[in-house]
Amino acid sequence: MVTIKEVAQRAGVSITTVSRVLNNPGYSISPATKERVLQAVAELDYRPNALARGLLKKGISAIGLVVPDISNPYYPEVVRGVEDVASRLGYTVILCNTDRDIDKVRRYVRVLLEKRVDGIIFAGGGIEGSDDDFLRPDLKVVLIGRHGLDLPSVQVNNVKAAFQATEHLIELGHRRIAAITGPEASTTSLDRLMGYKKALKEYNLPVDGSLIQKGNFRPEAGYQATKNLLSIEERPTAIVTANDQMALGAIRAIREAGLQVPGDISVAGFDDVCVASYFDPPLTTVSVPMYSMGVRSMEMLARLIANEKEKRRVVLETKLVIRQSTGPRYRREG
Amino acid sequence: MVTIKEVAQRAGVSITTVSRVLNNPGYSISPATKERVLQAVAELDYRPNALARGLLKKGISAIGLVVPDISNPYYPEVVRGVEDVASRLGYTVILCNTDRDIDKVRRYVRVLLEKRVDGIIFAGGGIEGSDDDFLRPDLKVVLIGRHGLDLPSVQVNNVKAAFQATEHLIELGHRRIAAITGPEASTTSLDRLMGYKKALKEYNLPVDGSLIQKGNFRPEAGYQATKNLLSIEERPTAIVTANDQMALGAIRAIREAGLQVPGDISVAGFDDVCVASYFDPPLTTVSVPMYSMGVRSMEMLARLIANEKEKRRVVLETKLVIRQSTGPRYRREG
DNA sequence: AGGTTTTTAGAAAACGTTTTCTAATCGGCA
DNA sequence: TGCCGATTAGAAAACGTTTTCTAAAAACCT
Repeated sequence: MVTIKEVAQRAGVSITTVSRVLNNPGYSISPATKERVLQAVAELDYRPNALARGLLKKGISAIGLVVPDISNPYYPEVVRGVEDVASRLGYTVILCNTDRDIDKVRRYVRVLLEKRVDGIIFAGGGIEGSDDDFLRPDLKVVLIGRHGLDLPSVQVNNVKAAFQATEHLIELGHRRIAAITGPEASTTSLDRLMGYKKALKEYNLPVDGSLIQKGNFRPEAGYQATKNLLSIEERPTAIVTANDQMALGAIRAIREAGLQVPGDISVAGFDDVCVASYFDPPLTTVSVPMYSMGVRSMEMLARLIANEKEKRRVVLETKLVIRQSTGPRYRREG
Repeated sequence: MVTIKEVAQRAGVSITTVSRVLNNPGYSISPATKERVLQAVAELDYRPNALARGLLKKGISAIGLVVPDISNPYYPEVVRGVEDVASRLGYTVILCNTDRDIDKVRRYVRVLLEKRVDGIIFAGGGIEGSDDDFLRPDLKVVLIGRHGLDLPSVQVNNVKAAFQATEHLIELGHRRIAAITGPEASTTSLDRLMGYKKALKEYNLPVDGSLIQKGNFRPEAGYQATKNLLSIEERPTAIVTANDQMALGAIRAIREAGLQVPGDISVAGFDDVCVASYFDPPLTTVSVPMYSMGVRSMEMLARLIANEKEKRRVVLETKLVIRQSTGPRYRREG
């Protein structure tokens, strides 16, 4: 790789001058030398070494983006939002998948810190236990979603959202409404479960433990959980799942049992992934602004890095999208 | 941030010694000083500056991963494969979304080069026009998919795969088989189209331009393209789409027209995204080993970086997965 | 006891920039 | 002509490491 020294030599100037031509628009340079330098830069195809610059300036204009698993359809949208803004602002995004494994989190944080990223965005929980690495004041952090820590964050009111989804089902006349959750470590899933319970209580419906099935955000889990639900004596007439993938699995299980959606059982999902409206039937779900969450979190982080004052928390709106996977109880008779 | 100098001071040794304790397991150090150094490191929570090290060693153990769009469901799996291997090998992954925009590609390559990544993995085309940045011998590059350039690559035989999918439909008795393509810039889509045509020719069926609809990998495109197809005089009895999302859209359009899948029209997808088997009907599609492609490409890149000799090209196997979205022509009568 | 090797430690150079400080040149003005 | 401020350019320090080279101390041998 060609260095600034070689450029200087070729142009017959000092490295100082080269540096100034390249990134000190304020400094006055004679047109002649400027021209010579630019020519040398072009001829040698010189690429300034960002490491050297970063060493001096502290920070290399990079941020870390930590997610549980990029192949979970929830995250790509978020990541894209972050990356779009980062790129626009001149930052580079280092992607890390943790699988919610605390050791992986620790390892990644260590690496990111060593690489002197300017900040870190954590999406999708699992960082509570990882020491106080996040509390060091020199490290800029933004959280996506709710975590145990008091740090700037971009959230969605999952409790309220799940409340609305459940309420929607109650208003359709359903009384036995089941829930299929995500992994226990997911605060998102926890909040959604809480909203579900809250709605039941609000409407004086019993919270029946056997109607709450543990899942893991994958379609298979929705499928299996629903099979369990169908086998209990008085089966539910509606199911809320903690994400859209599991809703798909649920629908599959219901149909395999010879029942219809929403005729026999209504199913509501969560997230509104891009194909949700193309499912059959089109999925009633809660739309979560994933892309915007990415965008906002990166914007916050940038302000944090610039030491501008920044509000601690942003809560974005969700929206219940009623499609055709939910319908009135006993629609067939109706 | 605390530096090695401060650690040395606190431990009462030279920085050389600190450096050696930390990363020169071969060098012999007296247990006493070693202990003192380690203690100082722990007390000060010292994090070596990877930029400084990278400046010296050239390269910061990072690679660039360039994809068209992470929110296209094809890529998260690939990215995950790359990241898993990268992480295991001590590399960090910088993610870039180009939207197949040549200017963005150029900008990203420039940034990656300046940041002195050890190598770059390009997924999903669109780099043909971007000068000869990829040909500089000091830059290690691995391509995922077919590109115009002769560089090490991980591929899948899309021509053959599409041939098989089309052949499958032909064997089911279909004669008017439509194709819905991806964006024109996608060589993947181009190859799939070629395989489709090849199969038709092989079986002496005419290649009818009106049966080839242009799409863009999104469900809406599949939907719209299929509406077009349904409106032509002698409509097709089967459709191959360039990816699974568009197949979903196609199925939607078919049903809206009051027709059945596969009863009236068979639909075959491409990729086998994780929810494909949960669609209704479960989607016949060509399974593409996306995760493995990520894994293999990163493994290749690592060997390239280590200057080990490496074969220029790896072709992974696809597999036609026959589910229930395809069936014999005129099954209803059959 | 004296020389030789081995062990342990430090000084200083190097990596490629940016930036501060200093210096030379030039133009303008009295 | 001589002086002053403005313009233009360079030398050198700094960023935080790793590594080479050198040297002191310790251990080993005869």
